[in-house]
Amino acid sequence: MLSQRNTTERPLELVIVEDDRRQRELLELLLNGTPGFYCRAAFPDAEALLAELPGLHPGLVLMDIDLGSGRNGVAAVAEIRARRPELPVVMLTVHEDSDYVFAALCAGAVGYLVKGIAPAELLAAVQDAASGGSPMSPQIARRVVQTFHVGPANPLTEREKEVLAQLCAGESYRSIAEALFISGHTVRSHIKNIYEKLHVHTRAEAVVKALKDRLIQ
Amino acid sequence: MLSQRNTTERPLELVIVEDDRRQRELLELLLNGTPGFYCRAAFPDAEALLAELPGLHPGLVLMDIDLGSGRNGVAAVAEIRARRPELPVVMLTVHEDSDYVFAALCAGAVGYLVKGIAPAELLAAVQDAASGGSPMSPQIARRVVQTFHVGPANPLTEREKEVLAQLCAGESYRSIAEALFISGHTVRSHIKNIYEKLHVHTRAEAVVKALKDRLIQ
DNA sequence: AAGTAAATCCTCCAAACGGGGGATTGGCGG
DNA sequence: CCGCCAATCCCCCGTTTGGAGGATTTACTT
Repeated sequence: MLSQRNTTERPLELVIVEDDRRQRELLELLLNGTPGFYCRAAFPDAEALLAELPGLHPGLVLMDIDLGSGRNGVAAVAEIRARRPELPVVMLTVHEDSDYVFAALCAGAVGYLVKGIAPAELLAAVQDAASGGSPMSPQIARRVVQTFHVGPANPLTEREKEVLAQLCAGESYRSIAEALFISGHTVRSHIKNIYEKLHVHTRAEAVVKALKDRLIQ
Repeated sequence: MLSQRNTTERPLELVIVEDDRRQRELLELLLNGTPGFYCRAAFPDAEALLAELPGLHPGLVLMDIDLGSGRNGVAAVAEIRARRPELPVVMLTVHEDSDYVFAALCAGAVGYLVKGIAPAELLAAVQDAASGGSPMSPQIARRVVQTFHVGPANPLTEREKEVLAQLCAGESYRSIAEALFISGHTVRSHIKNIYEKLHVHTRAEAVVKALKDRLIQ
């Protein structure tokens, strides 16, 4: 969605990794039977792909690794990314739990689709990913977006936010005092108030809270 | 994409915010002319919507605020979210720069579309958002996903990562020593090595780097 | 077998941190 | 007008941190 199918230019060359033989062949059939797509190779596991990768120059990898080798799928993405940073990898799995999703995205996957997706939508998503997009199944996209949502109430005053920002920069009381043109005593007062409002007792906790809850900037 | 159009159930009721009168009316026409959608109200600015919100119960807000009131658009999303946490807001603007995009997402927008989107795709995206998805234009989605990508090389050893995690938790040398069953001296050694590898000199900087570069977990 | 890296332990010491108090000013709302 | 809160300043004092050094053991690599 949100991008046109390309049928006139050179077809999109891709490789797939799918452990189930039947599904692998179905995927291959789907891709090779659709103008604009060309499945160069299909592997049952990531190791096989990594072994053949030097001789391949696909435009995209469709990675479908089911339970059992869960950790492997993420590691494989990282490995592919280390060798071909520009090669987009799209996950297509049954894992819908957050941990796996975010682990895959952190490892470098550009898209994440859950199985059960309709063939036409799969093709559109693949095209999207190859064109610089990041196709995600709706629930996945929502969860990703939600990681950006910030708690509405930020109890800190403007001045306190300024001080907190300096804390995050690792500045000392003295540097902060100089930067904000106030005395070190005042800095301490602000920091004490910040700690109280955030329910923390150390700089490190305050920094973590500031970053996680996006209290600054 | 990735979701079906719903024409049989009750139509999706939405309100739109769009400062340009012509575009506002075109949007209204498009929505009201499509089975499954119903545009309850259209406002020229966010303030007007907020004033009427108590009497409205839309299933989605389509927010299209162009340049000039940039900050206002983000603030409006935050305000809507504060009053109706469950009401999804989809941005539809010309702003493609990262700052604005992430500010909107942080404020609580569930989707982000750039103008120029085809009508059919807009409708699909709206339906997607209402069904729990997070429609994003391809370039936007990619940028969002890239914020998860982690630098491939993490120079820290396993033990150092454990210590760093404790640092992020705000633990003292002593607590860390007890938690990891080592002496405080050893903890200090690890921390010194961590600081050197990360090129930082304080706890706070190390914590920021750990979170930003996803060095832990 | 030698070399390297990681993990463990140690001392000395100055600087920074954080908890407990308290005080003054200015502004804003009831 | 009075109270509250943010912002500013100050004290005492124990704890924690981090820089600069050095040492040992284990384990992996060459």
